Amino acid sequence: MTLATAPAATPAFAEQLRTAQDLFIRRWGEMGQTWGINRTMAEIHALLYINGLPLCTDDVMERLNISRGNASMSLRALCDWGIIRRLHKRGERREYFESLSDVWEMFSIIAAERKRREMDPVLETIRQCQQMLDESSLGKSAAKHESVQLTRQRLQGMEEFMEVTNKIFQQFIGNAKSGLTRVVKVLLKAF
Amino acid sequence: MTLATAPAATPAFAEQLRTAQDLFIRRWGEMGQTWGINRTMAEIHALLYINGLPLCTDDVMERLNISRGNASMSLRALCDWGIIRRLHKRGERREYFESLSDVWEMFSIIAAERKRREMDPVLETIRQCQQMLDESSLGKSAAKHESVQLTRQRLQGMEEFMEVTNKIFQQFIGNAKSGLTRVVKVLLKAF
DNA sequence: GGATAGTTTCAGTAATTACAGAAAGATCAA
DNA sequence: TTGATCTTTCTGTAATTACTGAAACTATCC
Repeated sequence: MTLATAPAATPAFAEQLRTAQDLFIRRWGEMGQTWGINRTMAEIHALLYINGLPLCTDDVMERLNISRGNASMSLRALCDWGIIRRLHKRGERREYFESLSDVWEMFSIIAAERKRREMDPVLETIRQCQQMLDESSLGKSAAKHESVQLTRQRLQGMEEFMEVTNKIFQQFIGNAKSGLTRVVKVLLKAF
Repeated sequence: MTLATAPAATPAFAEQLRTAQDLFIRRWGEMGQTWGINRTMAEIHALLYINGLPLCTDDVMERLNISRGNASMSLRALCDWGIIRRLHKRGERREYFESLSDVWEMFSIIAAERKRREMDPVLETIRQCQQMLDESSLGKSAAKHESVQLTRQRLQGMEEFMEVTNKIFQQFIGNAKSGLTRVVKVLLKAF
């Protein structure tokens, strides 16, 4: 039982380190999930981030108990997002992966992508709806109907909100190289 | 075919209104989904928001083609979140529902809840991890190991980020009654 | 009390999403 | 070229999540 498969004796601190890392990884995975990110993907990212040192596919597989296929696909997806990087070690055949180290940069990349994929289409739809309900589409009398007016109002409220949110995102995205963003600096000074 | 089940003749503008609303509802549902919110729940909310006028369970069922059970559960969940409200009409037996009308208030409620449910636990975990890796837990020499130092650095980076984010959320949450939040006003003035 | 109108709960099922493992595809060295 | 090593893709399956429909429950009226 404890013969061939026994791990090389590890110093106590290494075990403790691993335990702490695992704790973080699991929590990060849970959080990711509730924000619409596949748990495994979030966990891989957490592992690479928290570990600092680059890891190869087999490291990741072993550490998180996932299949090669899963690891490969998730790593690729993370690369596509741009929050981890491929890394070739001199004289080594296999690829290593490392996370971006700057959290602000990481999240600004994520913000940019989500804005593009999710917020922009909504704004576009809102505008399309507004057009369908303006006077030139419905005629003057129909456009005055209470129900139409109400919906128009609601569309406008949402549009305003999303426009402001977009601006904030853009600021965050534009200035997020290393350390606090301009947005954040402004906020921290103000309060 | 077109006899008994034919809908009462609706003016053209009502159809157009419905089409526009449906467009918005579908998009909102899609967005919700990618943010980890059940599509149906997001759609119900979108319907109540965009429609303005309160609707009863049967209205919702019919409009979104969902079962009574689903409607009931989702409506209750939305009430629990606090972004829609139950409403009793004088002399009517059944309940109606309406969405909050102020988008800023709505999102500040959502922000508060997600902070509580998802960000706070992560922050707590990070601190727990840091404790596990400090000198008094590991001993001086172990705590100096490169791997430990690296992980500690990463934990710290993440902690800082989440603390600032938390503060921003808190501002947003605290001041979001009707119209632009203080956070947002500060930002808009600054850029 | 019973009848009616409306709401909630929940067990079973459908739909979706995540995953493993194996096969195919690369890349490189000799 | 062949073989070795490593990566990607993909199909079937497992796990999860979402949904329905019917039964149980509640409130209201007569």
